Amino acid sequence: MLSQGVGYAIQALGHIAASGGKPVLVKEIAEAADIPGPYLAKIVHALAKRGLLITQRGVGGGVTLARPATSISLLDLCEAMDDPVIQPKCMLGTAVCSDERACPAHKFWTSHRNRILDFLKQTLVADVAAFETKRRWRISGAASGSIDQNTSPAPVQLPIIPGGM
Amino acid sequence: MLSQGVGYAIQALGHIAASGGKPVLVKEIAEAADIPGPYLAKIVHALAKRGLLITQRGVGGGVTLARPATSISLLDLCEAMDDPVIQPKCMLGTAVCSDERACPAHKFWTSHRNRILDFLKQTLVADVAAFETKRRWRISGAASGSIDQNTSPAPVQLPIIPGGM
DNA sequence: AGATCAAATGATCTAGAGGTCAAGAAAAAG
DNA sequence: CTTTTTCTTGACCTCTAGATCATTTGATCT
Repeated sequence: MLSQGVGYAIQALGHIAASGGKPVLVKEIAEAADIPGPYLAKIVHALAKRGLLITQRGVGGGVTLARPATSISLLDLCEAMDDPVIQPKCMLGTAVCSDERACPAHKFWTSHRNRILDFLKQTLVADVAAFETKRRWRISGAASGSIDQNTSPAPVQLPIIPGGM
Repeated sequence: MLSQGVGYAIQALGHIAASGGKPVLVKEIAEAADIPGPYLAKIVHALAKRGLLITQRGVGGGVTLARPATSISLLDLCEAMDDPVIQPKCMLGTAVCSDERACPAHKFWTSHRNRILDFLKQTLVADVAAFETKRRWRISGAASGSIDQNTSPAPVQLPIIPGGM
């Protein structure tokens, strides 16, 4: 699992990307995504410092993406927020665990870690935005405001590793 | 990643299983696996309450497995210690995420969770013990004490999903 | 019984994630 | 210049995992 903070960040950027370039208020994001407002403010600030978001104070201000939604991956967000998934650690927590001195889960775990990192690298904020837009349509019956997607071409289909549940 | 506590538990049970049925002192396990002793004592106690270990006080006492090492899976340990990996949660932390209303990572995540659970179910304490035994041999040059394996037949080979790193 | 060994138990500490609150500072509008 | 809007900043709170320590309880040996 990703940390809750990264989850919030992903939802927030998805929401911003789905709002078509106009600055979005932190408060608005928080309400839309059901995230505690003051906490989200800190996350937004952190992501702005890392160069992923642009914040603007005052009337007409808010938060916008610093780069196109198609160029920000979930992995970027994990890195920006120091999610533990970034650091390669032994699944069993053994002190010494490398290719040379592998624990019983080593091969399995490194393989799986790579799959997760691949997924995070391939999945973009634009994909989350597309999902978010789709969801809004489903809820409001194609009657909600401007949902034009200046940043996300059409990557609704996600890179999914088959294998089912 | 599994929680540190579960990692400790896995190493501890691996060590106990590799010690051939004789009661092992908590202190000895702690030193061998480099786990803080008092903390391990609590973990051992918890696992004893869950019926996975048998503890015995006094001279000649210590900890033994309550069941053969071939019948205890890593999943059993995760369940006994309430590891978060047990609870199905959305990778992105979205409030509503099910097969009907899936988040962008839903398919990927459910598939991967199942792989992890499969691995945990298939990997046994006996496998960890075999690894531990092998490691002891490598370190001490086939000169250490009794390493007979009353519980673990010979499953050194682990169920590994290919795909490499 | 008394000494000793080893687990059991309960109090306590620490660090970090998650979360709240209030005051501050920049930008825009009047 | 003042007000309003909105992000910024720092202090603080809560909860949990991880960890430590001292004391108690139970088992064994002499």
